[in-house]
Amino acid sequence: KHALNCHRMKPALFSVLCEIKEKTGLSIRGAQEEDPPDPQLMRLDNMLLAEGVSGPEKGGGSAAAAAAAAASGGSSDNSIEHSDYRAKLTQIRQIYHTELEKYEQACNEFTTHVMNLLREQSRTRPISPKEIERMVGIIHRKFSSIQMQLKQSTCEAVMILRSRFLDARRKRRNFSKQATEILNEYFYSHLSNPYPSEEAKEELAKKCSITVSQVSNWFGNKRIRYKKNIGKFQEEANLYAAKTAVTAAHAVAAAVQNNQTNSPTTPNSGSSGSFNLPNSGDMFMNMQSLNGDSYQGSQVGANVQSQVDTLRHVINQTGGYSDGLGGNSLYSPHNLNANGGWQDATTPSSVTSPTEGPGSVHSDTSN
DNA sequence: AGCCATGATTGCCG
DNA sequence: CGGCAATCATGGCT
Repeated sequence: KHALNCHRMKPALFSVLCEIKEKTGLSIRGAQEEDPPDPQLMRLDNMLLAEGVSGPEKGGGSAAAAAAAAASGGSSDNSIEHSDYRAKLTQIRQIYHTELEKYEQACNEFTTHVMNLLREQSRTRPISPKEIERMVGIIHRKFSSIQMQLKQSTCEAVMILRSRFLDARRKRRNFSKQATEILNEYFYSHLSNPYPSEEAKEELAKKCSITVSQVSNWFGNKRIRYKKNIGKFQEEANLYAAKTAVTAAHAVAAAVQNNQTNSPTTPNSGSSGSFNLPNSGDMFMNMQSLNGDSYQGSQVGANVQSQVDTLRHVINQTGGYSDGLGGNSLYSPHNLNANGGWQDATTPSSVTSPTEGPGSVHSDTSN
C-alpha cells in the first residue's frame, strides 16, 4: 500500500559485495537475522567507525583517494595495492552513507505518511495518542533493523576487503635478489649473534627497501631455519663468508697498517658498510682469545665477533681445501648449542657440532 | 600437480 | 614487547 520502496535491496552495495564475493569465493550473504540485541549494533557501529567507514569523510571520492595515495607514496607496488584498497573502501563508505541517508529519509517520510493517515482516520474513529505512539515505535524499530542489516553487510564487505587486500600472505612477493643478498650478508657476518638492533634493522630495511618488520620477519625466519637445518645452509654460509671476507680482509689489512691509530675508513663498497669495525684494536684481542679457544664475554663482542666469524670462514676456506663448492661440513656452528639458541657468545660453552660430527675445525691462525 | 623455498601470521613464553 | 616454534599461503621451479 505504501509507496515507499524501502525494501529494495541497496543495489550498489550489493553489486560491490557480489564483486568481492566473486573474487574471493567467500560467501557474504550469510546472516540476515532480525532483532539482534543492542550490543551487537554497538559492535557494528564501533567497527565501522574504526574502519573509517562511518567516520568523518576524509576523501572526496575514490578518485581523490587514489590520487592522494599516488601523491603520497609513489614508490613500490605496496602503495598501489594500498590505494586500491582505499579506493574500494571509500566506495563502500559512499554507498553506506547514501543508503543510510536514504533509509533515514524513507523512515521519516513513512512516519509522516502514517501519521497523516491516522490523523485522517481520527476524524472518523477515535484514535488514542498511545496508539499513534505505538505505530511510530513499530515503524522506527523496523527501519532500525534495516539499518542494522546495512551496517552488517557493510561490515562484512570491509572485512572481506581487508582480508583480501591487507592480508599480506595472499600477496607475498619474494624480496629482490639484492635485498636477500644484503640480509644474508648481515646474517652470516653476524652469525654469532644474528640479532640486529633496532637501528641496524632500520638500516637494513632502508638498504633493502623493505620495512623494519619485514627485516624482523626475515631474521626470525632465518634464525629458526638456519638452526633447524644447518647443513642445508653451509654452502650459503661459506659463500657469504667468502663474500664478506673481502671487506674483513681489507679491514684487517687496514688495522695491520695502522695498528694503533684508528680511523679505519672502511674501504668496502656499499653494502654492509655501516655496522662494523668500531675499533680495530679490540678485534685483534678477540682474535687472540679465539685462538686460545676461549671467548671473553665482554660486550665488545657482538660486532667484533662477527669479524671473527668471517675470518674463520676465510681461514677455513683458504686453508682447508681447494675445491670451492664440493666440500661441505667445513663450517662448525659455534655459539649454537645443541638444543637452544644463540646464547650470546658470552658463555664459552664447548662448541657442539650437530651435523655428523667432525667438522669442527678449530682453526688456529698462528701464522 | 607436486614439491620446496620463503615471507607472513599466530600462539606461547619470559 | 621481542623471540621462537609451528603453521599458513604463495612463488617458483620441475
